Amino acid sequence: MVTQIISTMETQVSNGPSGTSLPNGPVISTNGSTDDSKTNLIVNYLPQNMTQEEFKSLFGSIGEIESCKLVRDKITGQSLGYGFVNYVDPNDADKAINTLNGLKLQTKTIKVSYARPSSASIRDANLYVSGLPKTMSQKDMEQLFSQYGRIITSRILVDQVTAGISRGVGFIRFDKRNEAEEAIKGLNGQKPLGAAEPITVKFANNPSQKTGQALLTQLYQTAARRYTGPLHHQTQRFSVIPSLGKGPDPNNSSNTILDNLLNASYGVKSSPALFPRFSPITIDSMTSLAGVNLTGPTGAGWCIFVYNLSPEADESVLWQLFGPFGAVTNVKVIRDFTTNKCKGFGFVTMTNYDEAAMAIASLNGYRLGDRVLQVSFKTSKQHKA
DNA sequence: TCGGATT
Repeated sequence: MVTQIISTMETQVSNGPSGTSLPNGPVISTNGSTDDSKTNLIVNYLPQNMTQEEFKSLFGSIGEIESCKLVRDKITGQSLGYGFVNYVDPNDADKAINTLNGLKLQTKTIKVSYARPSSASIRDANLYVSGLPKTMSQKDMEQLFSQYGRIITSRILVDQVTAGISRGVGFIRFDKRNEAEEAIKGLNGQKPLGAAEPITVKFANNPSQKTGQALLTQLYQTAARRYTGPLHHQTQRFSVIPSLGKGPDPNNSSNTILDNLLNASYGVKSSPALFPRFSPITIDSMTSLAGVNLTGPTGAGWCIFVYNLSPEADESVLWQLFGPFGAVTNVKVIRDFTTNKCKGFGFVTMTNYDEAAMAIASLNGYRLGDRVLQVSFKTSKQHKA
């Protein structure tokens, strides 16, 4: 999303080509390998739904392409939002940077730059940093990390609801993996100057190794939209204001209100399994829709606190409760570390305020089994009396 | 009875 790119202020240090090349054609180095440092480009922030063919077509409009590749998830085939283009002529690579870098495509602003030579030493050099002071800027963070090596990219994630307040979480990509390792050794668990809390520094998850839940989130949202259109209008048709003694029949094992919600939204009975509802849709067909009408699971949104869950509660119950009201980007059941039982509460993040408000109005006081849920927007602080 | 955060 363009707003995200701007708000997180990513910068990339120059990593332009080095070495020599002839005006035309690939450069053959003494060891026989091809030096494509002046022809090979990396393209970032491609729209999720752009295909390999569209990618090739776009960059082929500049000049003859030696090879190009849209990088996709090994399992789902989903675009990872970046790719490589290797031109025959270095002049075309230069031209592509000048004419296509910064191009706006749908909600993205693409970035076109020279690719660093592929090598094992630059892999897994990306760090995930959390616990940063909210006041720390991207520049501050770079300053802190730059003592360990050359920073390729850095980013601090910001809250999109409160217009740009740091989430205290960020990424640092070093040029070399060993630099990243040194930064972990030197900074993990350390307090930055003047900070109250230590930061956590670890290797970032590979975006391709997205959690099953994050993947489900994307599929779920897409499928829900596909089947029902915008949920906004549908949810407003329901007036589910349960109260004590007014919930589903306790003698009936089925959960009538929930079933009604799910039936109306999806035309199926509630089920702990998520996928069966969407079985008519294949991963492939959903993949092509991903990124359309979606903001994507970014962590931003309206956070909802759910209290009085049973010790056996799991994530699926939260999906089922809140999913019918609109876009849910995240659910979390808080568990005791040792017993792994639910501590009685959880969180749900919803993208749209209206849908979150409707979910709260409908589910607060809702009877789930023999418990009455309390549902509200999450408070920012724990107020202890 | 209000976490942890993965571009």
